[in-house]
Amino acid sequence: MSAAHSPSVAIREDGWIERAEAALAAAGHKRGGARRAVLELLDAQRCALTAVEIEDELRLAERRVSRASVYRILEELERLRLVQRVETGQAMVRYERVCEHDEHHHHLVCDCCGIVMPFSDDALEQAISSLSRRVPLTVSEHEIVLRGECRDCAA
Amino acid sequence: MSAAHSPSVAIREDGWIERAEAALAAAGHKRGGARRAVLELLDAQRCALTAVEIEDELRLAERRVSRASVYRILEELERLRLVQRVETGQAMVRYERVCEHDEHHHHLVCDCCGIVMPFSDDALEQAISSLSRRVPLTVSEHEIVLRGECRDCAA
DNA sequence: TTCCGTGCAAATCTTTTGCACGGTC
DNA sequence: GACCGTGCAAAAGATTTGCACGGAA
Repeated sequence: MSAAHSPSVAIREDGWIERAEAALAAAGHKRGGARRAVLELLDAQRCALTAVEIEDELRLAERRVSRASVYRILEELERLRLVQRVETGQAMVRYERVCEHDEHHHHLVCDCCGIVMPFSDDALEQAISSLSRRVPLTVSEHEIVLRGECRDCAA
Repeated sequence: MSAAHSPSVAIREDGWIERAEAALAAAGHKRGGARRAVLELLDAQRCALTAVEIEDELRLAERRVSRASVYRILEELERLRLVQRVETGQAMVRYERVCEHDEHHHHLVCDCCGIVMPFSDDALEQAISSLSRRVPLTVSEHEIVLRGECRDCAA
């Protein structure tokens, strides 16, 4: 699965887009320009975006995609577990790509300015994983949000 | 603050309603029947409810409260930290009362039937608390949701 | 040629707001 | 009597759906 690509790819060897395209094809989807644009945008993010932010970013990049398509695309990507929803407690849901080997992360949200930052912590993951074995639920995902005031807002 | 009440109260000596009424009065609020009904309902729950569920429960209990009031009341209670929002990743936000001495809890959500169950875990809280000291945010709250398939749905 | 992906517009659903009345203080 | 809490109706905002067209297979 992790075959070498063209020699100059560098930076992220993750191949999330390739994995996504393959999964979509396997699920019987044809290609489409709007979805490709959304995939590329999500792939370039370091943290979660809302549907509206995705629409705006794409418009700025001169590759307009209708809001309805953004939602439909995100819905399908979520179903295939290629993106995950992030509930930050702000009106809108956020979405971000799911990485396989990258450490997965959670979110810090500033109640004041709304900024969302990723973080990860091994001890926390271990606690969650141990816990997951003891609850009356077959756990498939978990989500953690820490809320507070960021440094800029505190200043 | 924890004066003895009438001798037959028993069961939960928590006094959340009393604390809430006091906090509301201190914040300059007058009393109101709708709010009292919402307080009593929330006090009787063991887990989080949505605004619509609250409205429905109260209608069933023959104490109708308009949806707008439910939202306004919840908003104020949240501001006073008497209730907290719970984002379960289902369309609607849930609310539950905040207890002072009771251990605080988090939530298990079944993706299949939507049931929401509370749980708590010391190791998890310790991991969160240690982590909270290391992130670039003055953490005031945290929320954890485990998602998966409950036993009934798996059966 | 068949069917899916996409855009547009309308519908739906949750939550918020404006306004008037009645109760609390 | 002054002002706040509440209900009702309308508004606002996010997300979903219906339909028709154009592009992918």
